[in-house]
Amino acid sequence: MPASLKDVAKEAGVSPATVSRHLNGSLELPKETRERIETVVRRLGYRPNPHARRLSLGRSDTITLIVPDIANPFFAVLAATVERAASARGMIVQFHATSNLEEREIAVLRLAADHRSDGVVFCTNRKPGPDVAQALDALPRAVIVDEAVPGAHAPQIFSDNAQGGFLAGAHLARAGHRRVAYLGGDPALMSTRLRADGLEQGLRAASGGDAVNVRVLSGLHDVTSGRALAAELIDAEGDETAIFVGSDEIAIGVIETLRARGVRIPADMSLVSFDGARALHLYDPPITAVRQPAAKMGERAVELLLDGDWDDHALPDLVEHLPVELIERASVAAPRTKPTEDNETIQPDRGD
Amino acid sequence: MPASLKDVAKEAGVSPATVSRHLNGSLELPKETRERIETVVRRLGYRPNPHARRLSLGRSDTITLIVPDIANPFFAVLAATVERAASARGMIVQFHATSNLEEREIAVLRLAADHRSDGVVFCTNRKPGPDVAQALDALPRAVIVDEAVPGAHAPQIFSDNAQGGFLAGAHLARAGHRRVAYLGGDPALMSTRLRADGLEQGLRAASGGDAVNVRVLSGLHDVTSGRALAAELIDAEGDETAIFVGSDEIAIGVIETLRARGVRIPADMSLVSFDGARALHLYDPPITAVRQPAAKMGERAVELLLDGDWDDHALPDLVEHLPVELIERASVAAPRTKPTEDNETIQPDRGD
DNA sequence: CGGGTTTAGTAATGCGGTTTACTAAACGCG
DNA sequence: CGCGTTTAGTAAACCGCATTACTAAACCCG
Repeated sequence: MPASLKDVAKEAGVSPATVSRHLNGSLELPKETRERIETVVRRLGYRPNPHARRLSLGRSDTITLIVPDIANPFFAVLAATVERAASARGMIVQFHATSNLEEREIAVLRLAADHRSDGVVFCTNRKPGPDVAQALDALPRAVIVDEAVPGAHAPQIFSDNAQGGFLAGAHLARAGHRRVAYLGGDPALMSTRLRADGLEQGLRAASGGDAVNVRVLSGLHDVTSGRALAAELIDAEGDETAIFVGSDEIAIGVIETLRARGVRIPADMSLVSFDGARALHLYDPPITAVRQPAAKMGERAVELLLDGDWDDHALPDLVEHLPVELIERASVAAPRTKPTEDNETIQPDRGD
Repeated sequence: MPASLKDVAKEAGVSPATVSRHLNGSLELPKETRERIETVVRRLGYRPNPHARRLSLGRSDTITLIVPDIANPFFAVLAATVERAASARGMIVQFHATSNLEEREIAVLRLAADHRSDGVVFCTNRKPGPDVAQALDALPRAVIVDEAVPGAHAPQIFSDNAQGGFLAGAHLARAGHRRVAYLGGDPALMSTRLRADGLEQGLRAASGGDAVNVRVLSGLHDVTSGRALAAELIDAEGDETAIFVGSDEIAIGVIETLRARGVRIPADMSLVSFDGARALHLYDPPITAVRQPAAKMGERAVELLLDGDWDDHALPDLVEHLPVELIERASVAAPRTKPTEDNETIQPDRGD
């Protein structure tokens, strides 16, 4: 058994209260006593029991990170900075993956409450129902990151989705595209709406008055869904010349499917991704992307949680849109001039 | 304030002990009392305070995950399965990133001990000193994953590094390569030795008696180091025709540098990576890789931690090598046929 | 010298559970 | 009826720390 406060007290010939108060700096002690205590502490290798501390203090020196899936590089990067920022402030982070299950989102939010978590960073990919908002509101300190939770009263940190969409749209329009598909998450999601709208506005702004069109296809933010959406788009046989995807995960599925169907990027179809957490510059072709400031978002979240003025009544209304950046690479080119029926035949590429 | 056991007891007209014992199943109660308690529990929304529970029980229902960097996809994937496996068993996971700093490794191991963590999954990228081994040994339950910790007495789960090296070597040899560089981590690392040795054996085994050579260059397992190592290799002006890298992170740096220097993959230099956690199939060219079973490793670690027989004296000596898989893609081709100079056997220095 | 002020601590209580050992009452039965 | 056995709980002692309120002794000063 490790040494307890009582053990230290006994050895040092003082009361436990004295040791505790000294260690926590709430008691000024004469040098002699102080040194006696400290010697014993060292000799016994005393380390306070954090559970006792937490029980007594009613807080946990822990922050809770909730994400859909930590294997998703966007969240992995976010998690890395959350951990860094938290541990720099002496906080421990515990994390939960929800797999985008509402039930699980609620369960882990409750858990965070039970644990008197000193701060919760909540991310979801799904449109969360009112129960999630309620579970969030039950927490003393939570910040919502990446995707809005309607009805929740907590500060929110997003990347600038509208601007991201706009940048992508303008870039595509400048390359000559007028009809673009947006393959993203649930259409009820704030991010989906903002990006699709931004995309349309960007297209419009840079296409010199030409008619523009955005087709929105929705699924989940994962590779499987990316494959399905790309297939759906191709099968629809529309006249889109470019695809804007809502995440790197979807992009992967899209690239795979396009390749399998013999659709060349960017010759037959241009592509812009949203996230940029992966090494898209090494892809074939290098993928143009709107880069989300994942690291900044995590850092800012922890900053708000731990250094924010939570007595300030207005804090929960805070909404920040962190700037995104368009990284131009080779996956965007001018659209093919007028598709001819001949070229439309599908010729399978090498299998890979 | 949330309801406590005492509140429930009072409302239900029984003692706290009764409620506690009933809730934990250590007391059989007549239906009437039972229902009375349960009604109150529901009405008050009673949830046990985990800190009190932990203090009393001396355990935490928590497992601790320690990795160098969670943003590294290999560890992110591992973390994802650790979380899944842990939460499936009602455990919470808290994680720490060490940035490969020994000081921090030790600090977080101590923290895990303080927290009476029910199990620690420890990963490092560095050759850990004896203090790390000691801190690990102070834990009641820890498993070492991915990289050996000399001197530590805990079960260890690795991917089959030797086999991975062998597969890569044989594959390269079959493609015609005889001189290969291994760009990996610290040469003192178990993984480095096993992979480099395996590589050499694989080369030898599949090159029909030709002389083979492996040049080992060492750095860190990150992108920056990959760039530096590639530069070092090129500047050495050796006659290696292929590179085997110790991780996807290094691979990225290598690809970048090769590309910047005008060295084409695989025309001028073949490449095989080790990890396969990234979407290497989309790279230009698609990168052949030895895939580590990251997910399985995490799962197995938790399994051992939570379902292992820790009374078994032999458990800490367990070492498992999980099978790896060679994924052949397009980054390996026959070496350029160059003027065959026979001075290679004698001259240790540069060939040209 | 006596009373007020420091100095140097301490006793006791609470945080919210778990668990062991124990009891009071009811029940069974010879 | 008396005694052993269930039944249905309970009292009390932790777990290890934080903190509030308090005290005993020493010191200072007029």
